[in-house]
Amino acid sequence: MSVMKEKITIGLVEDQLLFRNGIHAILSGWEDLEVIYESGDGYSVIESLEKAEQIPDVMLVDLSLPSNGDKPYSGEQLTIDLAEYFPTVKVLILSAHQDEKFIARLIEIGAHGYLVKDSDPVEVYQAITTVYEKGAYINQMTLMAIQRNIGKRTQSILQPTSDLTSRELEVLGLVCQQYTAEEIGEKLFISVKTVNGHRANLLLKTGSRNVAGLVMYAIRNELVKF
Amino acid sequence: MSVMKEKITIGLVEDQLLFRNGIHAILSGWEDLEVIYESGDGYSVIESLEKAEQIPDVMLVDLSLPSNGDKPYSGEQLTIDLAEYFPTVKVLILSAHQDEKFIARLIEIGAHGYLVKDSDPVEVYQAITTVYEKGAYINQMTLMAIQRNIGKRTQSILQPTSDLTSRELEVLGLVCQQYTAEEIGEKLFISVKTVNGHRANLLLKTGSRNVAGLVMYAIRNELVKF
DNA sequence: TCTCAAACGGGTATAAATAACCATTGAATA
DNA sequence: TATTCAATGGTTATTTATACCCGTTTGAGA
Repeated sequence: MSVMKEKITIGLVEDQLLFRNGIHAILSGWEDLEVIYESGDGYSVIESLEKAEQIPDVMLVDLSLPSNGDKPYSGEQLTIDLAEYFPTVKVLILSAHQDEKFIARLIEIGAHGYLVKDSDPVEVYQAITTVYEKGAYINQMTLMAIQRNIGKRTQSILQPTSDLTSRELEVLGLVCQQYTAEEIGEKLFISVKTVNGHRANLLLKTGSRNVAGLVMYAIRNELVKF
Repeated sequence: MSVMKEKITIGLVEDQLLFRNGIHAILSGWEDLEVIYESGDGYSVIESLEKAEQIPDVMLVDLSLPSNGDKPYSGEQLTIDLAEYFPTVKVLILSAHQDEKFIARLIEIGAHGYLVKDSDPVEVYQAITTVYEKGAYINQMTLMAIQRNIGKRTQSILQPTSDLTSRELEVLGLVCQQYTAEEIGEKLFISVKTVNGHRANLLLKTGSRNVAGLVMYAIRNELVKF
């Protein structure tokens, strides 16, 4: 620890390369910030941080990380894992959404701040320095979200997809593509009965009433492209 | 027109402020580029460009612009309008999606190039210079999308929502919330038959086969929150 | 070895959605 | 005024989806 002012070290976890580079470029405009870690997905973050020489002071984490193949690893999950493995790291969530449930949930599981993606760069800077110095950055929006959701059981935005088997995911994808159970059976070379079996499990596991719910679930959890 | 090398002027249309600033910062790294116009939505672009002293050479347009209130103005619509009012302006689409239908459609209606948001900044630079010099930037992905969709009737990603009446939108919203036709009838104080009538019209207008299609349509067009 | 869950197949119902048609009202508009 | 169209309500059938029940096989793990 030298006497001179140290830079706040930043980690970026954001799938869109262009956006990530953009933030990087923006943050580089401040001399007291330094991006020392970047990742395009959440899978390897914990592992690579454990090997890293230096752990970032603040992690900017995109809430909607992509599902890489079958096992999605969301910003939510990463927040949980960071809180467990690197409790000293401050986590700032970046999200396109401004949903109160999202916000309250993320704060609850260990995020130290929540920023929407159309924030002003200056606010991002303030959030970073504040979260570094004070341990938390709670702006007006976040505070209200927390207040209004105190006592409410916040539920995971991304329910653990591990609940869904690979076959179920496959069926879910085809359901979203407007295929009927019979067509899905043909495509997967299984009986309609089996397809309906999977579908029934999907309804149960996702807590849906019908296909509409399944599609919404799939999209919320980014299991299908749209 | 002076003899010295002129800068390529850029316009940015992107709703997420942070992303927009990020691109701006990235592009500022090249001396031969200059961002001279920015907008967070598509509504006022044509109007404000008509008043502007200088028209950008290249416009970077986010495909998924937000629907401001009731009348959405998509990147697709902006592309069409730019082609009409400013035919000399080169339009580069920025999109989070890599869907071939999207790409083919955008090129068809006048876009000069298509970039996904996790492109490398260098590619963005190349796209800008190429589209400026050659009039088009077609990369591997775009080319394949075009080739595979030649002859196919490309359909608008965001069909004009005006196609849907307010009542139909109401029904669509409730369908997405997993209500059955009967429940929707109760909620809206109309007969199940009428609800089914609306639903049939919705299927027809959106070109869907079933509810799954309706939900996907609603989400694609940002008619429902998710 | 035993157990459990996943994937598979089937039967029998009912509920719901979808596909055809048809007709009336009222509001907007050419 | 005549026309159009959204919104309403209807009939009749068929197709799908959903909800119960029943089972077997297989592989992973305790």
